[in-house]
Amino acid sequence: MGKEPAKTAPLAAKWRKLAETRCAERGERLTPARLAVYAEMLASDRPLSAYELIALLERRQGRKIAPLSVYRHLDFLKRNGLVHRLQSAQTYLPCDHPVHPHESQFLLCSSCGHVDEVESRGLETMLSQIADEHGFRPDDAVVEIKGVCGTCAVDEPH
Amino acid sequence: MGKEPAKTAPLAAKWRKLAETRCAERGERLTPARLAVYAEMLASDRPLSAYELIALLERRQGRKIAPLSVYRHLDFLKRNGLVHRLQSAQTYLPCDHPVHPHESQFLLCSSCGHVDEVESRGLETMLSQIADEHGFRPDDAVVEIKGVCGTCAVDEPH
DNA sequence: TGGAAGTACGTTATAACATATCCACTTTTC
DNA sequence: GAAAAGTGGATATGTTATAACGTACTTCCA
Repeated sequence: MGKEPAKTAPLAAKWRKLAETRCAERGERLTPARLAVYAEMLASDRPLSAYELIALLERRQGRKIAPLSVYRHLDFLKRNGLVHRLQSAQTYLPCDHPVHPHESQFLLCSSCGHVDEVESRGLETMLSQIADEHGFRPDDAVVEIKGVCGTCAVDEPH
Repeated sequence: MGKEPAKTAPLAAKWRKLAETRCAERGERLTPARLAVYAEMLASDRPLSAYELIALLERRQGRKIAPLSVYRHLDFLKRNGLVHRLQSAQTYLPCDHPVHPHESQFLLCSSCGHVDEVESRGLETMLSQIADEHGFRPDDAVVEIKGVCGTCAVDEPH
């Protein structure tokens, strides 16, 4: 009847495939521990702090997990373009644009906590331009817009 | 012969005046402790973490300062538009555009640590536009561009 | 096939960043 | 001058992230 308790959050084939493909392409090893962190993040509807993630993983796996392990896994997943870190909230979320590695911008709803990942080529161009005007060579840009999402704005109008 | 040791970092009249005016306008009290934090930040050529700031203030004043005090002062200064927090570095720096309160964007040099504060009306428009396209009502946007500044780029070309 | 090099990851400890709670003192306001 | 609001010190704690060290497991190649 009952199945063995799962050690990993349910993970849609789409995301598993993405992770496997991405890592294979880059010659990186997608271990069970790394996949478990990725699956746990995908199972959440909002960004998680590293320590929330630890608590969830500990609950699911029934054992203690050291912060450093989770940070290492997060670092791995970031390196391979599978997750992002929200700098202003110090939380982590899976990348929502699976096709290619990219710079992202985020819309963070302060009401429901949901985060929308968007990609604006126009914005990236403008950022380059601003950097250029200041003789600055950009590597990486953080763009995080805080506010209220459409759904929440209906309930609590301005 | 020597003067009494100063309890506050040297503070150019320009900045003192700005702080006084801004606080007076807003009915806020610019106390010596708050001014000392502001002066210490202005005396640095790069952003400081809260704890670096504590160490500098302790050294200058010859007494222990609790983290909470400094965080309160930073909060006060932020509230009144005199300092900014860099979200990606968790550091603080004085506002460099004294004329009016505003949204800012930052260019962070990973080589020398210097940060350039810029203000692009065009960028702000584009951010609003992106938010609008997603039915999102923005309150506040974080824009932090990491890279190498013009001065450092000369020494370590791409 | 066995040994070197690299990677993964567990364990313990600690560093770095930020806030809570409580209380004493000062300034403002009435 | 008493009440209320503001300021900030002291102590403790919470949260986020990394250091340092050791072990095991791959990979690869001689």
